[in-house]
Amino acid sequence: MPVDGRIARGNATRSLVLRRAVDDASVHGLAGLSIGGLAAELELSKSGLFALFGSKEDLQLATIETAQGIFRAHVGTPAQAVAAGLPRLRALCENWLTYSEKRIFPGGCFFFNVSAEFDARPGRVRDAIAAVGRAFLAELRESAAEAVAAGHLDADPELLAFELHALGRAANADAVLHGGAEPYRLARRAFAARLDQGQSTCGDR
Amino acid sequence: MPVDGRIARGNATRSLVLRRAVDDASVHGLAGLSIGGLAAELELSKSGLFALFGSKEDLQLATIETAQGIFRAHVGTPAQAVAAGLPRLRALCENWLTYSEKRIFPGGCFFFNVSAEFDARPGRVRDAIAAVGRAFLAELRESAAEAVAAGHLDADPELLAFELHALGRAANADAVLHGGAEPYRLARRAFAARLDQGQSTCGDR
DNA sequence: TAAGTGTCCGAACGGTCGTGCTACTTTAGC
DNA sequence: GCTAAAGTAGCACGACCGTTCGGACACTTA
Repeated sequence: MPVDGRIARGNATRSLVLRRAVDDASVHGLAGLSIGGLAAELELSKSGLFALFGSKEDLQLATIETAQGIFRAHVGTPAQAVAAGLPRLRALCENWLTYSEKRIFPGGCFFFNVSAEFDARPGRVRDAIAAVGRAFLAELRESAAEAVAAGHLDADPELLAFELHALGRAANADAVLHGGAEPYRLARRAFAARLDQGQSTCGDR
Repeated sequence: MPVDGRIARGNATRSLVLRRAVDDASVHGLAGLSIGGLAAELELSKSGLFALFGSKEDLQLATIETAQGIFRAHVGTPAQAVAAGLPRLRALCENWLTYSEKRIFPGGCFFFNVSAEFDARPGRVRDAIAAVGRAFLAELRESAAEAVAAGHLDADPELLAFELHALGRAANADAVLHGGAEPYRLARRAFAARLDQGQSTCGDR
């Protein structure tokens, strides 16, 4: 059974659009995404691009899904190759900071931006964003729990995950808004204070 | 010198508009602010409202200023009445969490939302937002430094301020996006671990 | 070969956006 | 009271928005 060339072509265009959409949305927000603007940038017709997705909301949802794939490829997936427990938790944090630092999305972490944008606007878009956030937090929490269970760490996994999540997001936010590498340095020191063995070092410089 | 009734009237209208604008912007963003929409909500003419501010960007800047006044009134100003050092630092953190928890702005912390919105869009609006963020972080850092200088705390003030700033923002973000009071509880535990005397309690539950 | 389906297009829809222009009312200072 | 200025309103503009429609074309299937 041969592949339908039309569908293949459509999928190619769709992913072309989505690759541009995640970049645009990371800077101007998901609400700032414009079908007309996207079409102009990619030299497609507005109506053709519209037909590919059906509605602006569906385009936003597809953009979120694409961004999640990119996020996972840079953060979660490579961490799965590392030993469970503290090593994996360290890898998650470090991959996450690197992903932000390298500006995989031009506006910084995609999900940080769109979370703040849609956190108070009920709807399918917000639900999808919230689900991605919860999934990543759960990943941090499970890795933390494994590290505690293995005796690598003495802490409450839920609180530790919350703290790591908070510090990473703050590093991304401060670096994008104010520039410079200092936020990432501070976040790495804060991470180290929580993740480096002897918990006697927790508050020091 | 008598008060100019026209100017007084204008100022009254301006502040009426701005009070509504900060609420709208905390939910839909500063870019989502609409002169027409604002005029309709307040039953003013679009052109009249426009003339009060001169341009949309000026309206956005005025909105930021108004929001900063409200933020200060709830967080920084009452903390000034508390003894410098650790007590004031604790007050800053607690006031901040309460300000977010009480939804002084319906979309959660105004500056968290608009910071994420404009962090990658150069211009006067972004500069104004960044200045407010820097000022608040400086307030935290100075209070932390005073606490350290007074011997209340043993920590690096810069790192401590970064951590407190990160934890508070995370509590606001998680609570607005996912609902519930759990984020605030976690943040308070994390604050306590850093601010409650015996730094031996830093990592425990 | 004929029917059906998916991509992509141009053109147009109604609506909203920010922004000018003009005119009217209200008030301050002479 | 008269004049000048500030607040406010009505109206129209050009641009852009998401969306709809009808059709051209490529491709698969019967």
